[in-house]
Amino acid sequence: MRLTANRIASILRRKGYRLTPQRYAILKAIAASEEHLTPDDLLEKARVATPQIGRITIYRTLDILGQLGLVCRVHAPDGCRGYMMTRPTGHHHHLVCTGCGRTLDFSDCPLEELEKRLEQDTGFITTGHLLEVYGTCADCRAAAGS
Amino acid sequence: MRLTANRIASILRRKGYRLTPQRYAILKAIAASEEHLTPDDLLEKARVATPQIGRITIYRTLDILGQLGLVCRVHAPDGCRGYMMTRPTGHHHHLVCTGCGRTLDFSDCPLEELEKRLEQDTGFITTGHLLEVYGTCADCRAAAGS
DNA sequence: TTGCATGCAAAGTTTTTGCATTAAG
DNA sequence: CTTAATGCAAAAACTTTGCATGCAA
Repeated sequence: MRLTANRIASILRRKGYRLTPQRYAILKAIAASEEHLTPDDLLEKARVATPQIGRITIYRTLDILGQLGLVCRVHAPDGCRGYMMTRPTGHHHHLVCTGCGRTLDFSDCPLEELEKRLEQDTGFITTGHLLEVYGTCADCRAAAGS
Repeated sequence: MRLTANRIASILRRKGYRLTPQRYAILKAIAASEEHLTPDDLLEKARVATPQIGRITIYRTLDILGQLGLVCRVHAPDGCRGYMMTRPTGHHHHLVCTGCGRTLDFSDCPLEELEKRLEQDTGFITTGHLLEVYGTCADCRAAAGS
């Protein structure tokens, strides 16, 4: 399960951040979405609940949430501007539908061996990785194959 | 081995593109670099050989090279604007030094099992993936651990 | 000679900065 | 009350478009 808006709200307060209506609107928008959202998408969605919210607040809030590890960027083939709520577990990767942007996440990945081999071959010390798997979700296939 | 500037030049001609001094300067800059380069980095480097080159030419050339699969974008933790020459083999991934940006590539990755499992679990049909491994190269470690 | 490629300038996007005002706690 | 957070406006950063000129083939 991904984090809920309320759960994140309490995390923010615990960290000393204020819970403004703007922030809450952003949290709800990103928590409710199955698709990764750009700052612009978020602005539009957050404005439904809080019409006067400014674009800058979106950026500032994403920045805070990103630093706390509560949201993360989705790297899709058509751009890297989307954000999703993360899972509480930390390490995870995305499965992104290239049709609709729906994004699922998963945490198991078989890359330890590979990283070890790369270290031996290159003299690098590996510190992490980014893995995004692309595909088409069942809904998009149904819509396309009509 | 990555592609050389001359090798790419002949590919371009074969495809019907003209080999202008500007394009050649860009090819040489990107082929000579161990690090991934942003359009701005490329502009600066290409201008050494061809001072009057315009920023737009960088974008247009990267676009062509990208469509032909000759360069590709590097997704680093601090941004996704860098480009590297690709290998002739096609499918590949990057090992990126987070210190200096040096980028190596490799083509083996053990993700078939994972993709199969994801398909079963989610109803997606997977079509590809992005994998970037991050780490620190020996030079950067030596410089930092002084 | 032909028409693809370039470069300028200008516009379109996306993101950041400065600062006075507002409101959460 | 305090001071973090907001929003406007303006700037900065990044990318694309339109068009006349230039040059590779």
